[in-house]
Amino acid sequence: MPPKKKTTKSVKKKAASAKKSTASKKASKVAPKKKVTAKKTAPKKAASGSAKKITKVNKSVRTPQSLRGMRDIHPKDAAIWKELFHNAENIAESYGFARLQTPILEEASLFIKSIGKGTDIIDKEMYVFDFDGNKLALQPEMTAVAVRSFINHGMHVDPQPVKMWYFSPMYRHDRPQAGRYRQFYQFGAETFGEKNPVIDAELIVAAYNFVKDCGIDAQVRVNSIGSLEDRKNYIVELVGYLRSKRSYLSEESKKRINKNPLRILDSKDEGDRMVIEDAPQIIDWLSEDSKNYFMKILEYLDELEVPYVLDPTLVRGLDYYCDTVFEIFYESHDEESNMKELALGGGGRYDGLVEMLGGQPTDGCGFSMGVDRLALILKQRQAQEGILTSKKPCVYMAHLGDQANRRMLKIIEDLRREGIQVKHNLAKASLKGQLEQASRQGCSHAFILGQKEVQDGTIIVRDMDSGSQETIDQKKIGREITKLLG
RNA sequence: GUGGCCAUGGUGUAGUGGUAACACAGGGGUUUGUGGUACCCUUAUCACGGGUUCAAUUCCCGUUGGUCACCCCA
Repeated sequence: MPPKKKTTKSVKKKAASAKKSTASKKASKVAPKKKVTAKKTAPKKAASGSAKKITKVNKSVRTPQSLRGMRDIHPKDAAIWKELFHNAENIAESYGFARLQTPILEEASLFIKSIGKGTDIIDKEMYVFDFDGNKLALQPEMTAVAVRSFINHGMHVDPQPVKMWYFSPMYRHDRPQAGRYRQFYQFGAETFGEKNPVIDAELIVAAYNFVKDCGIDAQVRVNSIGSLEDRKNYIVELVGYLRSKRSYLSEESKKRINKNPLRILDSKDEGDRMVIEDAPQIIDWLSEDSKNYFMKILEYLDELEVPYVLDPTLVRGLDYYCDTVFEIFYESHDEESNMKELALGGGGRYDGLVEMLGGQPTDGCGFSMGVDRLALILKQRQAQEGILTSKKPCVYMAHLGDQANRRMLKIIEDLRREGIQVKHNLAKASLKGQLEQASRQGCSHAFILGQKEVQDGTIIVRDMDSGSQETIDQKKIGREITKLLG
């Protein structure tokens, strides 16, 4: 039964497509007749092939799709990404960081050791696979990689502090959402070998200024989670408190009491929030040293007039943080926006990490920013404001005829060497088409080179707005364009 | 990973149980040296696979992808 149906179906489909291509959109009176004939003959035609068959064969190739959560950054968005990278580079370099570039593939153990089992990143988000007997991972974050690089190259003997920045793709197998991808880009910076509140403050300020440079209003939230010991004491207290309020907690949080009690602090569940409000705050459990350290950072932030909010519930998901932790949040003025509380990035101090990965005991602190989310915000804004992208002034080089075509190629090449950019399309033969492109691309002037001009050594300069034209010497082209472009 | 919503040309949208309409963008043209207007032509196996049906783009299931909330994070 099913096979029979299949064949009828496919044959009819072929008939349909044949009919469509034959009848197309011609005179409506004739069409019905054609339809009838096509229906009868089409199956044979389709079977025997011809031009239609070729189309079908080509279409039968299934174009591979990009993977879930992976996407292309379209050339149309290139300007945004260029600006983001540019801002990142400027900020980082101006604060004295040098760029670190590393492979995206690492030994999986690097991340398992540093980020820690039990975290979501390691347990369910990291891309891990066996290759050639090695357990490899696509980097889910960069701090561990920076530390690895620091140790590998013996940077502890370099003048301290060692400051580096990066702009790289990261990989996490999470469920995609707007602004959340499985391959996403992070801009970040790390400072090694110095434990001083200025360092922490500098990183917070750099992260904040980066976002601000991108034209986005951000809020800084800071907290201190103290030393490992402070935290242990605090967790004991916290767990005790949470157990006493267990019945008010969400199911999720009940599970987390033993597994990862700190995470309950930033739960979104309303019941949880009520409980958290009266929970002991980690600040009260900090050692004197940690408390003083934190206070100094705040003083620096005050000094630099960076607006910040103390957030006692701010703890970060990774195991290696100590003392300072901070996050940068997006503040949308748009009430309709669904991204009012979007985390743009975060960071903190990780003093034990270098040692944990087998290096000399070295203090460290860093941040990372999610560039994709900034790009998303900028893109949405661009869409709202319409195309405000003020087109750069430009001129168009048009040619007519073979000789002019060749001569123009040379002229354009010479201009390029002088650093002058012009629009052109030498592949287009008709002058009409070229001028059309010129006006569409918003060129103020078109330079037209025809047979006659090639002979005379001249060229026509056409004002695209007024339509007025003048003829100038070819030798003056460069100067003329520079003048026109301002 | 859990749940909801969604899937029509490059983009944004119509629409129908008998295979598709519109706008924009792109390409070509309206007789060969002049654009922004007009006109014409062109661009879709209606995501993929299966089922129900005489017939599916339209109904059902699955897959894939998107999106939202949760989880978590950037």
